[in-house]
Order: sequence, then structure tokens, then C-alpha cells
Amino acid sequence: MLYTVGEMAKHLGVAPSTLRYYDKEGLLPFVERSSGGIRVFKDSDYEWLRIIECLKKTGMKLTDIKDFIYMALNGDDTIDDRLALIIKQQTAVRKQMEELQETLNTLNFKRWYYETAKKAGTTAVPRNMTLDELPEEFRAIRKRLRGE
Amino acid sequence: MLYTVGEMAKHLGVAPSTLRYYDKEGLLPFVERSSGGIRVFKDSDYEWLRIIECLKKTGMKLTDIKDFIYMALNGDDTIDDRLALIIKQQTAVRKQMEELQETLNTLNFKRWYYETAKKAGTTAVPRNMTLDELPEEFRAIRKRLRGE
DNA sequence: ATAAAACTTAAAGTTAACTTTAAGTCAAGA
DNA sequence: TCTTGACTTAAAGTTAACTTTAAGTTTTAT
Repeated sequence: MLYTVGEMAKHLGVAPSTLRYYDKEGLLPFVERSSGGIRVFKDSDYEWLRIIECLKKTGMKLTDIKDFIYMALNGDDTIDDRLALIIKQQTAVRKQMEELQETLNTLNFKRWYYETAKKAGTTAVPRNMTLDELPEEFRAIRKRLRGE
Repeated sequence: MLYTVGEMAKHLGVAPSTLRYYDKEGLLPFVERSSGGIRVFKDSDYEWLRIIECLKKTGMKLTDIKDFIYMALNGDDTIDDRLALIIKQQTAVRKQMEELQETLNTLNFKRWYYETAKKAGTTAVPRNMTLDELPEEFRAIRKRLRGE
């Protein structure tokens, strides 16, 4: 199957201008053109774009993604480099997840805080609780928030 | 304890210009000034800043964080609104974590792919494997990447 | 008293990743 | 053939969240 830029964009859920921008930035060297100069996307290009999407979600910048693509185009000599890059991004994503978990823990505390405030009619109640009145799961979090 | 903008910035691990920028944008209405016009941060301001930091990590924009701060300054009438906002951000962060987990699953597949390519000396080996030759955990992932 | 360091503001500059615009070309259907 | 919609490029505009600069003021230390 062959696709125009608009069709491929729809498949991916992005704007056509995004794909043109990626192309301009050199991320799509594999995309061919019709005799009239119109981009012709193949099914295998969809796979490339899904990889670009994945790497983007790991926080990689477009220029670094471009480097990865050129490595891949360079064939089997770059397998080690590509593996190293994937492992690096794995580590980066795991760290991001840990940080999000920390953020979620803080939100859990804040939710308990406002639920307690709601029942009491005032934030003074959770705010002025002593540490041992808090659910234990929140004690360390409140300490950190308060810089203790 | 009282702090200058530079001291508070150091505590938080941000640039002093960032705190001045937040102040300019109206996120720090609680920060007071010395007679000479210099910002004087209190310990309680540190707590505000940690909340700003947390909300920022959930993906909230500064203007929305500002609204939250003004709600909080408006006292107990806004407890319900603040609780609703925290719950909304909780949901947003959970969704972000799910998406990161999806990304991590794809990276796990790619890692296996390049490890297999490395052993074989060529990406042709993992690329041309039939679905039942793949570890089952990766079958659905490869299908999705290939648009099948 | 004075020098250095850190503060002040306003305004301009930066960055990444797009998006929009303008002017024009290609392709598909009637 | 002609119209219409989608394509093309180059260039300018957008956005958020800062950062930097410049010119000047306050505070701290000697």
C-alpha cells in the first residue's frame, strides 16, 4: 500500500505539516517521491514513523532521532550503537517513571489533605495535624514538602 | 528562617531568574519584600514552591498553577475546587505513567531485537522471524509497530 | 566609607517543535 | 478539459518557559 502525506498523517494521528517538518529536518530520508514531486509513503515507512514516535516519547530530541535513523540506514555495522542507544533510552524512561511515581505520591498526599479539609470544613485541620496523626504513608511526604 | 531569591533558588535547585520569572507571572503573590524592595522568602514559601514544582511535574501550565495558588489564598471556600483539581492531575499522571509503560514495552522489544541482531550479526534475523519465533511478550508489540 | 556581591526591573533573546501562510503545482473525478 | 482538493516549498509566526542583558540599587563585609 502507498499513501500520501495526508493519509499517513491521519494513520498516525498527526498533522500533515508535522510529517513535512520531519522530512525537512532530515528524519524521513526513506520517503520516496512521485514523478511529480509528491511524497509517497510505504507500509515500511509507517514502521519508521512508529519508531520515531516511540523515541520521541522517551524524550529524545529530533536531531538525536535523526542520528538513530541514519545509523539504521547504515546497516549492520551500527547494531552495537543502536543497542546502546535503546538501552540508554530504557534507563531514561525508567527514571521518568520513578519521578512520576514520586509526583503521584505527593498528589496522593494532597488528595488526602483536601479530603480531610473538606470533611472538617477547613484546611486548618489537616495542616495542623501532628505527624503521628497523619496516615503513616504521608508522613515522609509532608516532611519533604515542608523541608524538614 | 528568611532567604533571598538566590538562596531559595539554590535550595530548590533552580536558577534565581526562574523564581523572578514565576513572581512576574503572578505565581508567588505570597512572597514579601524588604524595605529596599528585595524579595524575602519564608519557610512557608518553600512549601508553596514545592507544590508548584509538583504541579509542574504533572504537566500543568504555569497559568493554571497560578489559578490554583489564588484558590488556595482564597481560603476554605475553594477546598472542593482544589480537591477536584488534585484528582484531575492524579488521573493525568496515571495516564502519563501508562503511556510511559507502553513506551518501555516497545523499548524492551527493540532491545531484544538488537540483542538478537547482535548475536546473529545482522538485523535480518530478528526482522524476518515469524511471529511464533518471537518471545510471546513481543508479538503484539511488533504487530502494532508494523501496523498489522 | 567603600567595594563587591547580590539584588532590582524591563526588555530582548533562546529553544524546540511545530503551525500557518502564501504562492504555486499535481492528480483525480465529472 | 476543467475544477477541486491535496499536494509542494520557503518563510514567517507561535508557544511556553525560561535566560540573558543592561542599567541601576541594596546589602554585606572590611
